[in-house]
Amino acid sequence: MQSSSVAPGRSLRTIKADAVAASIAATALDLFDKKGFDGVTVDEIASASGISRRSFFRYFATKEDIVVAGHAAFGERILEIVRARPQGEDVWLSLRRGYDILVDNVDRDPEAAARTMRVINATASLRAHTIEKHIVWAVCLGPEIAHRLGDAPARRLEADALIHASLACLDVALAHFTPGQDASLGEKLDAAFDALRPVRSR
Amino acid sequence: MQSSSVAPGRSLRTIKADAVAASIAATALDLFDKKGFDGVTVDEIASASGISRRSFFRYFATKEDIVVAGHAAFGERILEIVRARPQGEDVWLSLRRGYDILVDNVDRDPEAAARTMRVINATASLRAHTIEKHIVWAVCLGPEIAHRLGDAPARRLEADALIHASLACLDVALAHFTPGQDASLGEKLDAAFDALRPVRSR
DNA sequence: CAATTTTTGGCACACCGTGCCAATATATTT
DNA sequence: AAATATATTGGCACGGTGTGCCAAAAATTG
Repeated sequence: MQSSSVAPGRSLRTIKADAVAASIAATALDLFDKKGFDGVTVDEIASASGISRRSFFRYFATKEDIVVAGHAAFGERILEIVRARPQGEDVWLSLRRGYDILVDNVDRDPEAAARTMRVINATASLRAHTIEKHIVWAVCLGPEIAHRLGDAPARRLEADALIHASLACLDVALAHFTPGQDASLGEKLDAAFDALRPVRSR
Repeated sequence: MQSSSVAPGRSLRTIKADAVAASIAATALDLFDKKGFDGVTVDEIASASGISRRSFFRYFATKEDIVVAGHAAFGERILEIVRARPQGEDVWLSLRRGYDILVDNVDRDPEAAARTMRVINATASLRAHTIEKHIVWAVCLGPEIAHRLGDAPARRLEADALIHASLACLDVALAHFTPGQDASLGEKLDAAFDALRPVRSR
């Protein structure tokens, strides 16, 4: 297998599978927004997407994953951005810049993002799972931030505190965000970050 | 009904029910610690506790609630403590003092607390539910902290950022805590709070 | 076209959580 | 103490999620 000479990152099949998953997610999100997350069964989503129930669970491990799965990939991208920041920079600012990629993503399609946030905020289990994904990001960021703080073992707790607090700021900014509003998500995020300001920079 | 003249807060039956719930929780926690949260079914817990499956769900709405339900009550108590702090005090410090009640609770029985933390940290859904409960605390604390910040509507986001960041510090301190260790939970929590220090005090 | 591999769909199953109702235990009244 | 009311329990059936297993269909390859 894998006889094709060119394998540019994603294989051909993976691309197709991702497209199908995206399509399922789109129709599911519409249903969630209309009838509430708990008011929609997997059978409903499957038949509305033209696939069987069994096949649905091959694209998404969980019903929650429809909403949350996309988040997982961002962890790596945030880490990349933070890695690219100058070494001496204030860690708090580096983290803030890392989240720019999320801000851009929301700004690219504010209505869709708002709909997703609406669904998430209306369902307790989804809020929890969102934060759970953020914890995965925190684990990703851990070593890099600890390194920037000097790598002393005593600094591990400090690094974790900064990371998790920055994620708390992100969650708060997202919760306070609605698309056609006065302030953009970026500004809200800035305001949250300004409220907390760590003392040390390196 | 309720003919008894003295009704000291909790009715007599409620006390009994709470005791039964505590007993169920104790046996369940033992099982969780041994076989993992997902490796124990509700039927197992019920029969080990000498009750029927149906009755179990009258004491706990969810299997997760065995581990998490106790947390809910702390929200009110934390709020009480924060309310009792002097009005001009640095909000960051007020929040820190609010969590003293949790520190005390852990210090009272570090082994039990450690076991609970072990079970929680080993199970994704439990981590998520723990955070869910913390969000409830945040909602409790919201008005009081906003009030201390001056009640201007613009300060709502700032208040939420402080609250959620402080909860992030709590989570980090708990995650870094193991009973027979060098530093107590209180010291870990202090370290986390010191890493983040908000600029304004009122 | 034929052969292989992947994808799909259809069961059956274990588990969680809930509504309903009859049986049992507990408390209250006479 | 007997009778009545009330609360608790247990059993049953049901809808929902998620998974293992295997055969049918579809796509890929020679």
